[in-house]
Amino acid sequence: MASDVEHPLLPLIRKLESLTTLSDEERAAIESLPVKVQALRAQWDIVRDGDASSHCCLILEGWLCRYKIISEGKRQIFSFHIAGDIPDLQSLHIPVMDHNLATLTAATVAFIPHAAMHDLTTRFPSIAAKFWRDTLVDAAIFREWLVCMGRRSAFDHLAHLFCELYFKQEAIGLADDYCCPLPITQVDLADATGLSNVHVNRVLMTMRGMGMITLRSNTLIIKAWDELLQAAEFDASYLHLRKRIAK
Amino acid sequence: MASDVEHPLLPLIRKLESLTTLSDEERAAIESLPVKVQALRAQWDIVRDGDASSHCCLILEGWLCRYKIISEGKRQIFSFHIAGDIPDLQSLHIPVMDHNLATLTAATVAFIPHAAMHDLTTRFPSIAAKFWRDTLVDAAIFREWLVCMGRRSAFDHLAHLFCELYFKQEAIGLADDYCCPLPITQVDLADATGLSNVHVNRVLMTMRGMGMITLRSNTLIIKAWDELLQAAEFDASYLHLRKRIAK
DNA sequence: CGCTAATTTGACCTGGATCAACTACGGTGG
DNA sequence: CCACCGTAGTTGATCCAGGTCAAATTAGCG
Repeated sequence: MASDVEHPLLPLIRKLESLTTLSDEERAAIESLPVKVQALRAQWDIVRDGDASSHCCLILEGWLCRYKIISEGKRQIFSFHIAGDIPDLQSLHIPVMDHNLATLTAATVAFIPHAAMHDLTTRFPSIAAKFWRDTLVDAAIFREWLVCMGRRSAFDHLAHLFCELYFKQEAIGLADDYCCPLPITQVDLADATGLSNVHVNRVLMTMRGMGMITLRSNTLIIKAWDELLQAAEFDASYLHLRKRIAK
Repeated sequence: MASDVEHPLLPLIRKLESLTTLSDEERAAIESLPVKVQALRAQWDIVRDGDASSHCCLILEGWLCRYKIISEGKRQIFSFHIAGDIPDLQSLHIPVMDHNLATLTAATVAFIPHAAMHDLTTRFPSIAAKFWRDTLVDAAIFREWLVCMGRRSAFDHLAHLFCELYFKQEAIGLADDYCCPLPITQVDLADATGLSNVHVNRVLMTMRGMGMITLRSNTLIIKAWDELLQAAEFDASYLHLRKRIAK
């Protein structure tokens, strides 16, 4: 596995370069951040609603999500995160968590002390701006999710989510050829889309029946890319990726 | 009207102080920002999806909202904004808009050139951090809206929205005694909650029937505060207001 | 091979959408 | 002061997307 030998901060660099450009000096500064690498099992809460966190969590491998639980077990997932993401970057300026961060799959993460991040962003305002921008893209994704929840059908919503997850992974080299990992359950999809797991299953069966997708053993294959994009009315600009992806 | 005589940047100072604290030096630096004050009529698009913006828009008076239009007139409102808010602060680092910003009521706004904002945040990293934090609170509100859309009933969702709008206004001194302005239509409420205007109306009628609220001539009166909070399962901590509000 | 979690299917139900009037109200002009 | 008009709010009737409950069936995994 490449991740065993590569520099733990490489996924972060790669992610930032998918959104923006980095100078050699900036890259070097980021690479010198102190990290504590840790392997985590699946379904593990990393930080919980109400916790005061003192580290940021950089994903090296695996999937994480942010979520909140409301009365009697109802769960809402806000976002899915993959290698290179720092899902709790906001804790740098809002240390008390107002939601949970957890692994969905087994994952490898690197913890970076807030102090080191503050020091880095103070010494390099340009890096601070890039991190800030990253949290703004995060918010842009929330807005798109709001559109999906408020004004799109279950079918279109799931189509949209699949497009988003494909693009996010493609941007860091994890997706290719209309095929990408999707290592999450239908219950996770339901909690992210605000649907019931039963209905998610029905929509997936319909998509399969239409020959639109294949979804087996944690792998999504998009067999009818144009139809999927069209159903979702997907416009990748909200992801604010640096490179325009021609598909 | 007080706003005719007071310094145009006072609402911003007041807003920031509801979230954080400002040193005298910081306050002075913010007050010296160049602004172009402008009066706008209601229902006016200030910046549109796709525009490249070169100014930030600070609200001095009135209500604004951010929204996106999807196929055939379906509209999703993401947020409501009041005096002191800079609803397009994100344009500082993501200049191409991925949504619209518009007035809901007649409003007075101050435009601040991006250049001046960049200059300010470079000279005062501490102010940059506070603005960054403000955009993070914005994202926290999006997350709460996602919970409302995904996992709450129409009744609870509207109850939650009323609590939020009351708290936001109270924090800057515009609400008091369970009574606050709500100068928006039921269609606006529908587009914010992902409901139909008809259903919003039915829920409001129910709330009135229960003696929970009064909503007349753009004024919301919360007659049963505890019940409203309870229905909404409202926990104000996601607003990250500096002062704990005891009610 | 056996256990558990995940997916799938069926039957039935309901919250909220849609469509179509109708009413109230804040201007505005005469 | 009133008649008129356009916007916003209200109500009824009907429909359907998606929820709920419960019971298989299948897939992974130790």
